[in-house]
Amino acid sequence: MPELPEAETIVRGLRPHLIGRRIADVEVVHSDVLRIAPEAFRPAVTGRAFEAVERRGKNVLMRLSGGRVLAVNLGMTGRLLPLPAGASDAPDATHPAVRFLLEGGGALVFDDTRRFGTVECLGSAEWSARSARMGPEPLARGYSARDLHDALLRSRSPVRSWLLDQRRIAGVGNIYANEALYQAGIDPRRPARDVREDEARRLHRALRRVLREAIDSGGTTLRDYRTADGEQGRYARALRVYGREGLPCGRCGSTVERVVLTNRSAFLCPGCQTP
DNA sequence: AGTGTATCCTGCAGGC
DNA sequence: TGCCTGCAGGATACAC
Repeated sequence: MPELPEAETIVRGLRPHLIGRRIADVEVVHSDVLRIAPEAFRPAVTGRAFEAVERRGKNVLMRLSGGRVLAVNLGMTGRLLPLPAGASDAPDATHPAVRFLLEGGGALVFDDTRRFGTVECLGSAEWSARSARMGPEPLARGYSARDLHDALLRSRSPVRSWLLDQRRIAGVGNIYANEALYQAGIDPRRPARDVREDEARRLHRALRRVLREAIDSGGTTLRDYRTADGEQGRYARALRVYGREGLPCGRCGSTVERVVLTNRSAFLCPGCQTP
């Protein structure tokens, strides 16, 4: 579910609710989202305050006092919902997995229908090591078309699959990979190393534009995703190929196709995306 | 270095 | 209405 724009939207929405607040206790409803036993997790976070809320790729990072990092991967259906003081549960919490109760009232609820998401408390060195294994941030100032092209040349995998690999580029998921390739006019099945320099420039521009516009729209809600304030993302209506199999391409009128690459759907316009 | 497959888990849409 | 299949914004581990 949540890709970079959704994680970014959640981070921005969470910040005002969390900065400076202290975790009083933790309620673990489904321990399978933690990677360690609840008995080990609880003391690692209780008593600590939220000092910063950040994003890396699709991950939401909450830096806690004492140097530890609360790292949340939202998986397909994960949500982070702030719960005001006095409320019994967040209105959108249909499948609460972990509740962080805050001193002075209120809570942060990790809600996850499918529980593919994870909630981990890591030391800063442990987090840094993990972050180092992830690819560059596509929206970083210094991330250039040249960087993208050089990295693409090192792989023969289909460019759509390449974009989903978090070790190669961070934060891109199936929706935005397909949308960016459509906007760049590149067939998702093309081997990454066959993408020419001019195409890499178009892909770089399309990727950054799609991600920025999706952030500006508060992300894409297909089903489960909600912002920290419980709102739906508005980017779904801007999608040009994702989920539009059988519908006409808005640019050339060809019928949008769905193909399967490494077990995941890819969507393309056969008229606009050259093989 | 690739791909295909399976796994974690729940819900929903569509066909019959 | 029920039952079945296939599909879903992710990530990982395995055999080939």
